[in-house]
Amino acid sequence: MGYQSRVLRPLYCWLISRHARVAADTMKIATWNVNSIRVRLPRLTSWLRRVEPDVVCLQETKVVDDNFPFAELQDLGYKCLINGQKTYNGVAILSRLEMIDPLPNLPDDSPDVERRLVSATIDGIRIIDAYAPNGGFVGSERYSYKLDWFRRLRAYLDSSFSPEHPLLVCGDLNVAPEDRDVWDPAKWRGKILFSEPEKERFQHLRAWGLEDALRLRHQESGLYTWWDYRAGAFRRGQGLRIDHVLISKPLVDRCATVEIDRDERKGDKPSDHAPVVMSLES
DNA sequence: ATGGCTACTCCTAGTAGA
Repeated sequence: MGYQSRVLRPLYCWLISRHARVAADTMKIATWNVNSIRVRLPRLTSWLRRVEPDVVCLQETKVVDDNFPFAELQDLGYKCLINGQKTYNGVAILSRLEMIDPLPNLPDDSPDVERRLVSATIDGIRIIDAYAPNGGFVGSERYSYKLDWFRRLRAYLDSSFSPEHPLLVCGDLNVAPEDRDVWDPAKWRGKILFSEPEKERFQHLRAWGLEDALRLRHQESGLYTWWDYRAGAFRRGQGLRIDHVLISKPLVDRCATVEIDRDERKGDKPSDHAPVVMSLES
């Protein structure tokens, strides 16, 4: 009874979290496009030590499974579920908790597909780690592939899950959904990452029954997750919000905080993407 | 100044990312 009190509950949870690998009170789930896990490993490990997330969905690991840095991540207490590929793409879920029913790819992907998806159930939540195609330029073959990839992801949700169950789709979705997610909407309008058909596909995915977690907590413009390496884009505040955490209805009330860790875009050898971290209450 | 970088590869030039 005392543990439910406004004062005692946080204290209790703080004490528990200091002595257990798994926080008793909240679960931290993060997504981060690391743009090569081999180059980013020193930053990733120090970030894991600092933030202590329970689950991390990584994109663009760019490494075959045999060369994945299992040992370093296991030393920090993470099990690794990977769907790797040489040079391009590659996704991984790191988790302190058990991962049930692991699955690579979309059900209608061919065996030699680009490795853009991996999913597992963690603590009763179906977690889908996704790296959407970039799309090249509007009208290109890669653009068509991107639009169709979104259609297939929505079809997968339709055929395999119910929005009444706890489900989360997160990752680099390579779409900035609204004007407030883009540093210069006029300049970006109609361009890749911000074209109307891409935004429609993103909204169609959400219409299955997913909330944009960051927008549950923050309404302002200027919240970006990616900045071009060129032109001092980060320094100039020229970014886009293209990395997302989308959650089904049962998770909405549990969503306590959602933050972009933009400090990770600073300093030596950053990824061009910043992590997004969500805290879920139990 | 309308482009500026980074990471990859059967690696020093070409491709892709976003």
